[in-house]
Amino acid sequence: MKISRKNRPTLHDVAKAAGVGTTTVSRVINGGHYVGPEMLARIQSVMAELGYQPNEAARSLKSERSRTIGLIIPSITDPFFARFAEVVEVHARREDYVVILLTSQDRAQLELEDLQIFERHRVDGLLVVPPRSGSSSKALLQSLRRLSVPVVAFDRPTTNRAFSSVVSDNYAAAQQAVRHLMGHGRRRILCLGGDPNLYTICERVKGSTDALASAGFEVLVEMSASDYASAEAAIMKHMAGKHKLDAIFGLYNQSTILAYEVMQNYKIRVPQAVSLIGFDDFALAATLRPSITVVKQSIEELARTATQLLLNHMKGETHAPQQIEIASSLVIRQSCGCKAPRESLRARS
Amino acid sequence: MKISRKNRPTLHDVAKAAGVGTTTVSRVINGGHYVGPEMLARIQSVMAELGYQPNEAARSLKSERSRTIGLIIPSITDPFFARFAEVVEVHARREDYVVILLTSQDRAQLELEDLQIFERHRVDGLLVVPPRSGSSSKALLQSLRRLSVPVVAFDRPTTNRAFSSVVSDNYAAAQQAVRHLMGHGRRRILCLGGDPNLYTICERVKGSTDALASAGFEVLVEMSASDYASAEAAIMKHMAGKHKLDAIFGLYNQSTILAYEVMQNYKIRVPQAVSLIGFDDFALAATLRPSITVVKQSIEELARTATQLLLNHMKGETHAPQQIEIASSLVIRQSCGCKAPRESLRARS
DNA sequence: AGCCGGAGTGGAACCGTTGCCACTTGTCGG
DNA sequence: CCGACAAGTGGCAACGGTTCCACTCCGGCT
Repeated sequence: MKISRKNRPTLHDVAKAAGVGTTTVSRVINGGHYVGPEMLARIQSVMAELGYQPNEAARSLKSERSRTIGLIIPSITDPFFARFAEVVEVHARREDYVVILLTSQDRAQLELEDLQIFERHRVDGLLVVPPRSGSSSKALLQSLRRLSVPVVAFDRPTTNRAFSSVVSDNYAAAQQAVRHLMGHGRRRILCLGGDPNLYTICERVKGSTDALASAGFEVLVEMSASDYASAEAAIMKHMAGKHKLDAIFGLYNQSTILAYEVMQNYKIRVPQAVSLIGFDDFALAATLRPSITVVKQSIEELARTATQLLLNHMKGETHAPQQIEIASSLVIRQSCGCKAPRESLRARS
Repeated sequence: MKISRKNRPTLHDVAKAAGVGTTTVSRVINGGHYVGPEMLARIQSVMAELGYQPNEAARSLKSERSRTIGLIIPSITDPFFARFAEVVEVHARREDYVVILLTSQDRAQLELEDLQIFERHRVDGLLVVPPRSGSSSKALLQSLRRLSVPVVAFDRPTTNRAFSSVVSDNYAAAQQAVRHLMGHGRRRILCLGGDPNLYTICERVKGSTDALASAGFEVLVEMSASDYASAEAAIMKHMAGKHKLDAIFGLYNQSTILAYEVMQNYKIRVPQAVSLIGFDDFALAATLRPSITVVKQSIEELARTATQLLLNHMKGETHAPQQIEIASSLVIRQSCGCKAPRESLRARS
């Protein structure tokens, strides 16, 4: 009858076995303060012997802290967000927090469901990539407040800036990229973008526009180039006539790759005929020929900052919401027209 | 003084507000069985009104089920595992389970820590990618058993096959790939691999070897080609002398890309001089020129099967451990020597 | 010597939910 | 007409920790 009953030892078992009170054992679990050294050693050895592991559910219930951080990202297969999640996990774990990860697929509805799940699990803090601003963000903000738990937005600020956020310097980085293209003598620069409702995309468009405008040129913008056909159409539209485009700025990963494919298929020489810079580095950017010059966001720093800020809020150290921008950098490769730096020959994927 | 006290309503509050007993409210939360229709409606409306969300910690504590699945993968930035995690999450959520994801970086030590965390959180089931067999797997297996919770291994079986596993048909797929190369008249095929302690790699080597052997040829194998320099050395070693290699089979993602880079830098024509097939599809395999023929694992099916199997075990429907293999398929592109099928021109990244 | 405060310890009341048990009511077959 | 049984409902004791409180030492001050 004693078949596989998983009777895990409880704190009471440990206390009994060590001949002490439960309070003392509890103290040992939580750092051993106010416990004599010999007692501490005894209890620890008993815990090890029994293979005791505290029940987090019970701890959460009583202490009102779940030692859990909620993380909502649009997708885990996007390398950018994947790396973000990874770094967050490492830093959170260092402070004894576990990350519960949910994906929203950038749909406000799913994100609301995610928040309910987090509310049920009583997460102690929340790291969230807000969905596209086009969708009903009213409900989202309300739900975030309802949770009454520290929140840090990542990659995009919440619409009302009521919460802290950690984002890239999209505007400045786009400016820098466009100026670099202008430095190569390019004038007719096409900004090829995706969803115009995305904060990041908008900032990048603004930066590009302003950079061109301050030099006295006009900007070309084409949004919604998120599949091959529309990218092809968008680019070809500006390849006709006498004022052909002479550079493309891919406003995000996907559009950069699509632009590259289009050029390849139309045998348009890069960078001779058309220069190319992309926003966001990607796995094979250095392997393609020509290798692709990109704006590289410092994901590690973004993630580290966001996690740290959240932890600070959770400790109650910081109260006022902060908007933090992290600098990106231009990684020069071949597609912009620069000579290929040596490193790109052996860049790792 | 009433500043920001987060007094979330409890089940008792709901019961009081609805003028019913706690038991009835509890029943409503858990599906509403044995509750009259008008009472059900009343309680539901009260719950909505108060914005009640049950406290999972309390539920877990009492019911001994955390509605939580533990997931351990080597890395979340590896597209293969990322996609796996995504599909698992979707299926788990459908059954009201939340996934707690931890990464092991393929280090046995970290994986043991991960298991402790899961033990504390009393996960109801475990999906795990076992670390390389070189490391101390004894301790791992023991820890897995200690958890006394259903376990399904993914991508690689546990060494003793005591737990269920869901893996790709590495052996057969490698055979198929090598036969395809032989079909193009290739005889001197180099299998370029990574860690020889990895189950998947070993199976692929075996499949390749057997395919060649049964046709009367010899296999060339080079392991540990996980950075550019060693891949270069390994390949060049077989490009000297009169018996030059005429095909490369990249045993995993990284080695395929490295092989590609080496050939590119040495101006070796693919597929004319050397054919190339890679194990595992990757983002830009269709975009590179030549596009790369690969063995594509069916991640979705792998993940779906693994999750389903785990859920079955958790429901107690299946007890005996099962070893399941999922078929992979060969995606023909240019690098093997076949004519480029039309699709590759507009393949999405 | 008497007092005070802090370190070290244990007792016991919760935290919010579930599940066992008890109870009422209505229906139905014998 | 009565017992059995099912549906619908509520009371209450857990689950395994944490934390408040009380209590005992003991060393250092006044």
